[in-house]
Formats: sequence, C-alpha cells, structure tokens
Amino acid sequence: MPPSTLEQVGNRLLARLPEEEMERLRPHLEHVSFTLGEVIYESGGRQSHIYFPTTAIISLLYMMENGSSAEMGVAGNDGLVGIALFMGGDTVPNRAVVQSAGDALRMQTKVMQEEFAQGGTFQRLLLRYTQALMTQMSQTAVCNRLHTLEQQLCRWLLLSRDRLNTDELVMTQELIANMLGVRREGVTQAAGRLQKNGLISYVRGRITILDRSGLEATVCECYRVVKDEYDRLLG
Amino acid sequence: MPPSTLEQVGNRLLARLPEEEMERLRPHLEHVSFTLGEVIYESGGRQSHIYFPTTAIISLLYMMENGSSAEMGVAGNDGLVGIALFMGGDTVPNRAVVQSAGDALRMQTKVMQEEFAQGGTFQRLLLRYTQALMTQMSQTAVCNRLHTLEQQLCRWLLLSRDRLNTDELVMTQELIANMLGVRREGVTQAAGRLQKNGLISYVRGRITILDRSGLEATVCECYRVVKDEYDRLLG
DNA sequence: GTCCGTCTGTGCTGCAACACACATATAGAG
DNA sequence: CTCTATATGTGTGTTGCAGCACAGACGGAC
Repeated sequence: MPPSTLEQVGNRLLARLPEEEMERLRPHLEHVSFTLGEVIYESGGRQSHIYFPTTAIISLLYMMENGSSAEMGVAGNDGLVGIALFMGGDTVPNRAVVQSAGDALRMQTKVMQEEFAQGGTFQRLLLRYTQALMTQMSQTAVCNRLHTLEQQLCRWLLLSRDRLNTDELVMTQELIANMLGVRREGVTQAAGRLQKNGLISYVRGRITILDRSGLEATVCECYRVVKDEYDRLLG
Repeated sequence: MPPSTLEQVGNRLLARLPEEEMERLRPHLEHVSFTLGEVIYESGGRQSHIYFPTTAIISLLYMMENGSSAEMGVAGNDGLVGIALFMGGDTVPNRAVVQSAGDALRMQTKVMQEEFAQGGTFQRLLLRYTQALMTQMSQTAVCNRLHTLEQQLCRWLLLSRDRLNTDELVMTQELIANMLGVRREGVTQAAGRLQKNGLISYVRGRITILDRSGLEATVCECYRVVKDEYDRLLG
C-alpha cells in the first residue's frame, strides 16, 4: 500500500506529525485489520507493536477475578494502544479488546521507542495523548460513582460515535453491558428509554443514533469534560 | 536546611535518582508545608511548581458542577503532584487537595521541564510514576462500578496508610465521604461495621487502624492490583 | 418454509446506597 | 462548667440496579 493511502483513512495522532518525522516512521507502519471481539493484549501481556487505530475502536477493560468486567478507557483514530510501551512499564493490568471492527496501523515496539527517545513531536504527541487518556479514565471513575446507567450509556454512545464515521454501531446490548460493567437487562431498559425518546433506534446488534444533540442533552457533564480535554490536548 | 536533612524524610521517587541527577536538582528543591484541606491547584489551574510529597498526602478530586466530588487518585511520598507539567497539557480538569497535612519538596516548573527533557532517569521515573497513577485511576473506576462502599472504604484506608508512617489518620467521616463521592451516613455505617469487627477504631476525626491484615482481607482486589503495580513500576 | 441460536423484553425479589430528618456525643472555647 | 460547633448515630422511605427466571422476536442455516 502506497504511503498516501496509508494516511487517507488515517490516525489523527500520526496526521499531526511533521513530515520529517513521518518520513522516518512511514516505512515502519504496517496496516492491520481487527475483527469484533479480538483481544489485542491481555492483562500483564507484552506487546510486540504499538497500534494506531484508523477505523477500529479499542476498549481497555479490566477483568475481575470473578469474570465480570468494566471499561476504563477507549481508543480510536484519535489515539493509540500501547501506552505502557513508552511509559516504561511494558505492561498494564488490563485487556485491550476490539469494540468495533476496523483497521489500524502498527509499528514495532523497538522502532517506536527509538523515535520516542528522540524527544521530538512524536514524544510530545504521545505524552499529550496519554494525558487525555488519563482524563478519560478518571472521568470514567467519577461517572461510575455519580451518574445513572442511562447517562453512562449516552456517554458511551457518544464516545463511540466520535470515533466512527457512521451513526450505526454494530454492538449488542450484552457487549455494551460488559463494557459498562452492568447487567444486560439494565442496558435494555436504558436503551429502551432512549429509543422511546427518539434518540436512538436499534435492532438485534445494530444501534443507530438518530438525534445526537438529544443524546448530548441527556448525557452527564463527564462526556463534555473528556471531549474538551481531547480537543484541547490534541485538537 | 542542609541537603541531607531534605532527604531524610524523603520522597521515594527522588530517592531513586542517581546522585548525578540529584546533585543538579538539589539546589532547586524547596521545602513546603501543607495544612489539611489546602488546595494545591484548581481544576484547569496552572502550577508554578511540581510537588514531591514527603509526609503530606494529596488527593486528586473531580468537582461536579452540582458541588459533589469524587477522588480519582491520591499521591504521597511515592509520587508527585503536577503530572500535566511534563505531560504537556499544563493543566488537568481536577483539583488537588491536601488530604493529610504534612510536607513536600517543590521544584519550579521550568527547572523540572528542563531536567525532564534531558531524557535521563528523571524522565524515566516520572513516566513510570504516571503509569502507576493511571492504574490507580482506572482501578478506581472499576472499584466505583463494581464494589461496595465498605470495600472501597477499606481500599481508601489502606492506600492512605501506605502513604503515612502511622496507623492514626486525622480525617472525619464527612471528608472521607467527599473523597469517595458518597454520603457521610454511608461512611458512618461502613466504618461502624469495620469498628465492630475490630479492624479500626475512631473518635471524632481520628481513625486508628487496628488490624491491617483484617482490612486486607475485607478489601476488594483493586487495592492489591494498584499496590502491585506501584511496587512493580517504582519498587 | 422450519429450526435453532442469539438478541431483546419484562416481571419479580432483594439489596445497597440515597435523601432527608433529627438525635446524640464530643472537643474545645469561654 | 457550660455552651456551641462539629462529628457521629439512627430511622423511614425511595431509587437504581442486581440477580434470577423466562417469554418473545428476529435472523441465518438448512
């Protein structure tokens, strides 16, 4: 695949690199495709590559000892998967799962680390993204504590929508429940209310966002805090 | 204060710096004291200094628009306050409040940033600490979602204990409730159960940990996940 | 078409935490 | 010692979600 095509459906972090750095990295970027549910890394697992999603969305999930799970963050074409590889810890105690099938660009860990050590725009962007992700994680903590399932579902839908280029999400309520760390029935009820209010419609694993501004009116402040931070840090 | 005394009651991050880097930084470290409840920075506020607590404990709180709050992380003598200053974002959307009165060493932002840009052990330690803090934040999200108030209180007590050198915490239930983002009455009930079981005792703003291993038996896995990551990344 | 697996809807009961109201206990000021 | 502000204890009712059970509905395989 020629370089120009690589960046056509691109990753917004990489798109912000100056041409000089991009030229160095381009030969090391490799296109990969992910299917729904694929596990990119396990909790504590080492990664051979860092991933820059282009159309895929990746969830960072903590898996409880008893089997339940909860999402702590999500990465799309505005971010990357593999923070630990440049933060120095090598691994993190969570799992990365493909939440929405799609593509990513990947780079070998060693190449990435060498470029990171140069201290240029690449390092600066990766650190700023990491800070944005921290905001997302900490706001998730707040939201889990203080807000209703319905508000959290709105937040989740909007965060997903922002990382896709379509209003249709391929996603069952069961999977959403696993992400949010709640029961499937709870998602059914909350989604039912949103549908009744004309904000979304859904059938059997396909959710369509009908009224984005309606969702934004229903969601808690957490969504905007996270979005504003992403825009400020990476916009 | 002579340098040797500065490090006597020290900060464990700084203690891990090689002598060469420490020599460069020592002239720029300044001792400061914090009182309970003091606000180190406001949400979105710029900081002139980065802080390395020695005996103080600092909570990172998100303040909701409606006035309620929730803790997203905590920093003691194993960490620092001011992540955003080297991650590149300058500010974060939360507030840093003194949870336990005590001291810290501080360094001017500019000095810190110059040393960080050197890419040596200082940078490596700060990034590893940041990763540890991310684990703490994300585990807080999980814990808020999936665990009971009593378990979370245990987690909070243990995290505080680990950052003090005494079993007595000066802390009212009201303040703990603000940290955990729950009602004061809920804390009263959970603390009452812990006291009845002989794990803690408390009177009017003073909590004493009587049975640390009992707390560890009651707490959810979140505490150990965070502690193990801190040990692994910074130990 | 029919079948079967998957996805969604709904009706319980139960519990943890909330909101509000108010009672009691304690430390420190005077 | 008394007063007061602050800290903690308790009761009642409500809410949001969990846990469990099962009914219906849809879609692809055959």
